[in-house]
Amino acid sequence: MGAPVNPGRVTSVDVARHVGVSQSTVSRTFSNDSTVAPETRRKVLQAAIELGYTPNAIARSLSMQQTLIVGIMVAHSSSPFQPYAMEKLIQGLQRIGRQALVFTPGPDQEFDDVLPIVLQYQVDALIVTAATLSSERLSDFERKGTPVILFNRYTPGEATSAVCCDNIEGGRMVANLLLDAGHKRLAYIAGNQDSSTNRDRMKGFTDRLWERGAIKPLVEQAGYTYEEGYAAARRLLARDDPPDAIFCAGDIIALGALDQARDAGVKVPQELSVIGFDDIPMASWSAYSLTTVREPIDEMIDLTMQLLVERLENPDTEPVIKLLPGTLVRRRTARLPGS
Amino acid sequence: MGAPVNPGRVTSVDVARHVGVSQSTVSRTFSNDSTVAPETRRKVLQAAIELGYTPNAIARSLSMQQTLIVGIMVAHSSSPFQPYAMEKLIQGLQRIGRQALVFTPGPDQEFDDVLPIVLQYQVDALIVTAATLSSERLSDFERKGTPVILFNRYTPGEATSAVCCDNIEGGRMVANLLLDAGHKRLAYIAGNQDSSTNRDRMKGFTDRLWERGAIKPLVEQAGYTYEEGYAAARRLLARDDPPDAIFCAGDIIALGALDQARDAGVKVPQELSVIGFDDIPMASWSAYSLTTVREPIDEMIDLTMQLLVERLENPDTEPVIKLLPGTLVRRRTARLPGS
DNA sequence: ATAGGCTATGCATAAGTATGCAATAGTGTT
DNA sequence: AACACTATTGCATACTTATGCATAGCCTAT
Repeated sequence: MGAPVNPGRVTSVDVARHVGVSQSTVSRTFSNDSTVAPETRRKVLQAAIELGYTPNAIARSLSMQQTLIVGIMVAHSSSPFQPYAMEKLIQGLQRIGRQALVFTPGPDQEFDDVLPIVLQYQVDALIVTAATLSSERLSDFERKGTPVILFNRYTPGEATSAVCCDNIEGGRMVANLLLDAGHKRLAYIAGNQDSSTNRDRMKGFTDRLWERGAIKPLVEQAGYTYEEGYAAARRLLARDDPPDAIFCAGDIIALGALDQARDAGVKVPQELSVIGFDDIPMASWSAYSLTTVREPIDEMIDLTMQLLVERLENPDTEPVIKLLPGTLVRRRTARLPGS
Repeated sequence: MGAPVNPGRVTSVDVARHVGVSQSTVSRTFSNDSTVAPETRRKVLQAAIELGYTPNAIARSLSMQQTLIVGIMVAHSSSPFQPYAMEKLIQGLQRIGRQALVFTPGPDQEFDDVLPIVLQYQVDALIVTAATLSSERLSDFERKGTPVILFNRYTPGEATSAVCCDNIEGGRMVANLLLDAGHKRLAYIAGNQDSSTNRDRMKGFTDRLWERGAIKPLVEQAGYTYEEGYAAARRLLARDDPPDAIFCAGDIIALGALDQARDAGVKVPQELSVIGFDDIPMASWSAYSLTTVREPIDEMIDLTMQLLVERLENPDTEPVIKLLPGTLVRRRTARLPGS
């Protein structure tokens, strides 16, 4: 190639020449697991420090046919849950010796537009936390043998693994709590309609209400933002028959609803119970003290890493969908049973 | 190499063979800017689709000596500002055709432990938003010709570029606002002590107070978390001579301070003004309506990308430190001048 | 008709590392 | 002393794409 050789670039060949061994030996020294004489290893490492040599992960990736890079697709989201989960995911990947190449479609970008680039970078696997995605594109990955894991969402019947909180059961828990506390006029503020998360929380909630003979809850549409929660709660509270309890599809919506209640002079929890879902850090702040369902985020991360490693080590592993139970966290925005 | 050839892997050679041209022609077709006959290009693209070919970015990186990957080091931080900035940075990178390899040191990990891995991946540049870092390690990057840009922090006198809000001027603006409103007993709640951000905000604040002849403010130490802000405000309000205005090193601290004031029955802004810094999304929520200094985040991102591109295109560009002015956002937690 | 010039393509090689196989040296056995 | 082994090391090549240089057409002008 005619490109000028970067004189500052130190390669394994330079180290080899400096020590008087072959490039193979340098490579084996840095691969650790090979058979290199202790004395040779010492000399190689010594020379590497002197020359300022660092192994080239790109070249290794090309040669080994694996990059140790995992792609993460995060949706744009105003909920703090996404970045929170992302940080944990990245740290989880580092723990299993992988790096995170992160993609977030911009406001004017489609999820599908970004996927080809992810493919080009030969990621060993892909973790998707984006709410909406057309699964057609994802089959490109499976065809290539690249495992895809959905995080905090799932699509039943697809050939992709998923790790998710048991949102249906979570919704049922909330229904039980509210009915036990004697609430009669219930409402649900929905998040993005096309997310499985929102669907399941609502389904568990309404199913359980039905089973226990309660009337159908009011439903208001929102998205996972504070502002939409605020606005949706306003619509609910302005009704002639306002609800006495609101279950929100996410904490961030619930915080908006709480502020709406406060601004409207509605006392929480005496006149209105508000329950969220996720248990984001803000939920525990004293200004809110939100009763909510906690997602078992650490367990979800650990399980995701486990599935990842399994599928990387044994590509024939079948995709699985794992649901982990959430925990009801009783704080001060919901009436207690018997009060 | 003895490793079994992955039969599912489609390379430019396969496409070339299928069309009956050379591998070079396929490469040139996907490089776009070269001279390939329209008819040939069409056939190549057609074959690529049929065979499911995607250019291999890893191989391209090796050959071209540039990866189009930019590393981002984010510190663990409980402030929502960090993930917010990170999302914008990633999108900014995508806009200029780069990918983001993100590193966040875990709780038990040092910043310096992660840097060698970043180096191995041959990132074209590195953006650092971590609060604390030993700049010795960063010289490895400069030696290798890899530009480093500090985001939202800077170290004067180092050979690294930086893009930062003008925190000193911001602190001065807050001092002026509080003095103009007639406040007498001022306090500052500090963030992490070793961050330039915290230092400068405090310096601007106290300098301006001094210039205008006000007495020295009380200073409480905290970190960039809600809980520490809450606790620090408690210590301040429990004094015999509690302050009538608190300037907090960051919004998240200010929100904690506000909740402390509310819990302690101190009326805001009648008895106490609270001012933050950053203008995170939560600052505008009706529960808080925090008066604060807005960081010009979009401009900061754009400028960062511009510096990046400049230094990548012309490696001899000198490192620069850019300070962008913040804007005072008056909401409802600070007394207005003349009231 | 032939030289000159332009376009489109192919050839050969470089980027840096990993690894199967062969080769070498050194140790112990009989 | 010859043979069998083991522990190290080197050689050669593969991974996939980019690109300088050479070449084959083909058109224009003289």
